Amino acid sequence: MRLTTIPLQTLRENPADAEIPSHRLLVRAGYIQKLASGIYIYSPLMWRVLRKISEIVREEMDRAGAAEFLMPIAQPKDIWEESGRWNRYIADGILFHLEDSKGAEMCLGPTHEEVITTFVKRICNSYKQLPFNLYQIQDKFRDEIRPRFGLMRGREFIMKDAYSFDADEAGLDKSYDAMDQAYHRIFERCGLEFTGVQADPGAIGGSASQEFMVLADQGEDAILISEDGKYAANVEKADSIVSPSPDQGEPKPLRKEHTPNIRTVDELCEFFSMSANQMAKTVLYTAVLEDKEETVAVMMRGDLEINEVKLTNKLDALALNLADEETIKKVTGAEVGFAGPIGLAEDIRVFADVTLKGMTNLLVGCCETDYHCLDVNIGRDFKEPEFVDLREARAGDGAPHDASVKLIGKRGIEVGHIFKLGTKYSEAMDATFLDQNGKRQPFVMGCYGLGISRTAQSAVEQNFDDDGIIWPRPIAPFEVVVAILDSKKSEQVEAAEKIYGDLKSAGVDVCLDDRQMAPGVKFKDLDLLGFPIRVVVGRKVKEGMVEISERRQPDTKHDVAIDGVGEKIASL
RNA sequence: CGGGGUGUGGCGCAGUCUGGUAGCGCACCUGCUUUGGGAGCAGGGUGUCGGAGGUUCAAAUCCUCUCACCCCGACCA
Repeated sequence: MRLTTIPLQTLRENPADAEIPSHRLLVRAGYIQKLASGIYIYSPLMWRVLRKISEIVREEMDRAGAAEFLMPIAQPKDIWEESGRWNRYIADGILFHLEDSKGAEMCLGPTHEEVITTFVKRICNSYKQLPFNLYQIQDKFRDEIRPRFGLMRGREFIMKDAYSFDADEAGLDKSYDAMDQAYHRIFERCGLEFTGVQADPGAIGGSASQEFMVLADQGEDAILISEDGKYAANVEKADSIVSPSPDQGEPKPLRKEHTPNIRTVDELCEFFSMSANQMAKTVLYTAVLEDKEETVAVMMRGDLEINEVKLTNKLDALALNLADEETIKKVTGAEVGFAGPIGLAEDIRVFADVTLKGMTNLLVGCCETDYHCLDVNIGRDFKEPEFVDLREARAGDGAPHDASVKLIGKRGIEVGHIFKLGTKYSEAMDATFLDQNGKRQPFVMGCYGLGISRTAQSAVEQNFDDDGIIWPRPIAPFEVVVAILDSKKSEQVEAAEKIYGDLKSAGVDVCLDDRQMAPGVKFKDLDLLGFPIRVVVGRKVKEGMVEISERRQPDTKHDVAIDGVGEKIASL
């Protein structure tokens, strides 16, 4: 491709609305342009990047035995009611939905479990047809509550989604492992630094899931990795080992103390000269359930935090919010800051984190303004709550497999997520096959998502410098650019054309920068665009020489004879 | 949805408080010069000042409503 054949406009200044480097650079270099919040136009060069990533994905999916196909973007409401997800997606506010001219409700597909299950149940009736794995690469639509950072969190984005169908759990395990391996190969081939982490399945559902994270300081996800590398998990999902609180001995008699205007754990620590791990704070949440709203109380050791994802899962809630002031006053009969398990309204379910189990002589709130209770004992002073793991793991905690190994906090960008769905959708949608014994069985499903457009931007987030983008070679729009420095000099044009032609016929992924601009401008522009290898055809062409350099090492330049360009590039 | 902020040529911004000819830089077009790290000179085009209503002799500027976008939280590939 000749760069003069495409409209190309780079910006000298940073766009005002871009916060992170990858977003700024992609906009500045003209790769993407915003059409609406979270909705972007991909320029010809960007589309080449996306196609290259897609091609790597296709090769690895095909290698893993999956088959490509295509499902519709527009989906009818009824299949979403069958799976039971319409209400949840509406409640989460992420579904783009619309009515057709007859008043029938539809949505733009945020994901395709419903469609694939519908497809498969009509055409697959026998175990003999199993297993298989189908995938597509297509635009997805999610009306994100807050689109952000360019392609990182778009409302329309390109995704590869795959769905495996097996006869049993053992088959699913195999399908899942194959995808796990394929994903590792894909991100390796894209030239990304990434890690697989345990994850919470969230709204998609299912038993197990793993996320693939591109490590980046600006990543939206917090992840925890053990020092020995044996454990890695999203904070939402992570388990850890924390040191137990000091033993407070045999239960002592309950005391109530006046604590005027002392509300927070920190204030209580100071007031009583106690450490936070001898207290239990009580936090009230309002959960939106399928059929109602419910206020629940959660007790957590004072020095630890509640993991709201774990709580949401425990309650099977559609949404979860901290209770508002009015609700708190109603169920505790006290001002905010004095909630506790004692004196709480009868109908409130109380959950306690497992770290509280067996602790004695606790400090808790007692639902009375300006008072707290000491030497409180679970089961004696209030009804034994349900013990659940609701704690958020932190950097510095012990790893689940070995308390002496610490967890380290990092940030990442979720570029892939694979799930063991099991029979959640096949049962809900009555998708079954006949097994060897002629018995109906629900399909055992897996689903495997990979953000193509997000992966592209993640690559930039990991590969840039002060001058611009440094594309990893496998996904660069072109691996090599041949730049004519002064397009008015015929000897430069002729030499560049020859080199370009030769490289192209040798199968090199090359473009010709035949744009007419001052040399300094051209250098800056090419740095910004980020082609991995640059061949400059300049004044040395009179001696039969051109200059080759790698974008990653701007100071290392090689003078090469015109005939030796192909060879030199192959050696880089 | 809650909190904070911004809308003025393609991009980045000033002007708004205190109403009175719509400006600057970059980009773009023409010509000449220049040509190895964001060139120089000369000339040129570009705006319903986000939208609607109102106040006023007069509105980018004041008032009301509205829309869009960005940032902080819940959501996700």
